[in-house]
Amino acid sequence: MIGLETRDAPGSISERGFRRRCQVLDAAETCFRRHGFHAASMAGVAAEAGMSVGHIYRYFENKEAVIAAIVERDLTATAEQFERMREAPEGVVAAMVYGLDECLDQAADPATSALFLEVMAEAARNPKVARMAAGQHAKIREWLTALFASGHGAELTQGQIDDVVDLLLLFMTGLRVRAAYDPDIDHQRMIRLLSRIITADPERKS
Amino acid sequence: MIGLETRDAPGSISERGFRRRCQVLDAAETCFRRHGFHAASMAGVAAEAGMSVGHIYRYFENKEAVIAAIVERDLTATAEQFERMREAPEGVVAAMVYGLDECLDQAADPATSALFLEVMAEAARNPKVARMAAGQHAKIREWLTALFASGHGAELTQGQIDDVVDLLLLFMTGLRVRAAYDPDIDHQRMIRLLSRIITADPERKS
DNA sequence: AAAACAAGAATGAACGTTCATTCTTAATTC
DNA sequence: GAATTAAGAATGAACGTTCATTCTTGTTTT
Repeated sequence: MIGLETRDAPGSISERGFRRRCQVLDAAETCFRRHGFHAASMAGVAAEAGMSVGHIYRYFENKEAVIAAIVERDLTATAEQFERMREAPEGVVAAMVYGLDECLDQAADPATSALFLEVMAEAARNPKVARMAAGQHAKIREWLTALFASGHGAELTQGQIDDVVDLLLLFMTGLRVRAAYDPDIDHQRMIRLLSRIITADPERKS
Repeated sequence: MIGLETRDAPGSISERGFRRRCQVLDAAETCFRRHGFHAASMAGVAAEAGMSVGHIYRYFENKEAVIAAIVERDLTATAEQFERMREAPEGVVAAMVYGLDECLDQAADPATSALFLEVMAEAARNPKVARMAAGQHAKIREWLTALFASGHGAELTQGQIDDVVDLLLLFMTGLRVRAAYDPDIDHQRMIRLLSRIITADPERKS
């Protein structure tokens, strides 16, 4: 067998170490999704990662550190998912629906949902995780607000924008929870509800 | 994973035994909220219940049975919470807001939220729990639909009613998740968003 | 006295974590 | 270029702890 791995120069940031770390995290994510943070065992994670138990401790101080890394990865991934709406086509409603369509795919995915719920359950009892979740929430909210403000211009008051953004966030979150027990969410229907939230203006004069 | 078979205690159903059972469940609920289903220990539950470890096994076959009982209790409690809207005052919107105001109190409560998320996380990986959650969901949805149909009469099509009900359910669920990391939810604001969902009719002719 | 109830020590399995050891491979020596 | 050295990568058995569960013993009730 030819060794494809190249040794790292001493002192440099280890490329191999980084990949090994990811390997552990990917395995942990799978195990955590399957059994939850606390029912999953380090032995199981090691088996999934295809390495020995003890070797995990070369890259993570303990199990809690692995969980923390997974939480961070999941939360930042969700925030980035929302920010990808930047590359949306013209028109606010279209942009929203287009971008949120992607988010919907992710939100309605049972596997994604399982990890999300695990993270939120952890947030409910771990103040540090709660603070991270709140940070992610604020980030997404800020970005959505800016998108709406730039799109609708002066048509909507700040209060109205805040309302729509809040409704959107609650909608997406609710969807993630529903995916946990209902894998057959009607995608087209959700898009319709989504656009309804965005377009419905309770104070318009028609 | 949790076995949901309900096992009746052998012999007669004693009043004292029933109270003891509740005592265990109340203690378990507290512990599960604090640590989650799998990180909570039977010793901790026993201490919280003010009884010995081994004695719990007189009323529950094992830890799984305790979890199953808590899951069932939580899910049915939520469904009953919604059904309490039956005693709402006249007028659909008022009835909705009035009834949902109560639900909101519950949904925005961090303690309630913690257990809810635990149950949902379990549903994401345990088909039996998922089926129970889906059943609760269907029950609430059915009831909300009937309430809307009787209130709005022929003003709304069935499709429009379905949309509003779905939005409502997703809203309430999203709120429960948010309570996990944000204990200071603006109640009045949520009421406003709620009534906006209910009243906004995208196809009305005014 | 019998039966049900209660408590907590005992038990074995499983867990997270550590560590002495072996592999692997780049670098060095001859 | 073969042999040797050096060092990090990787292993998995072993450790102490904690867990769910059972067993033994004592107490209360009928």
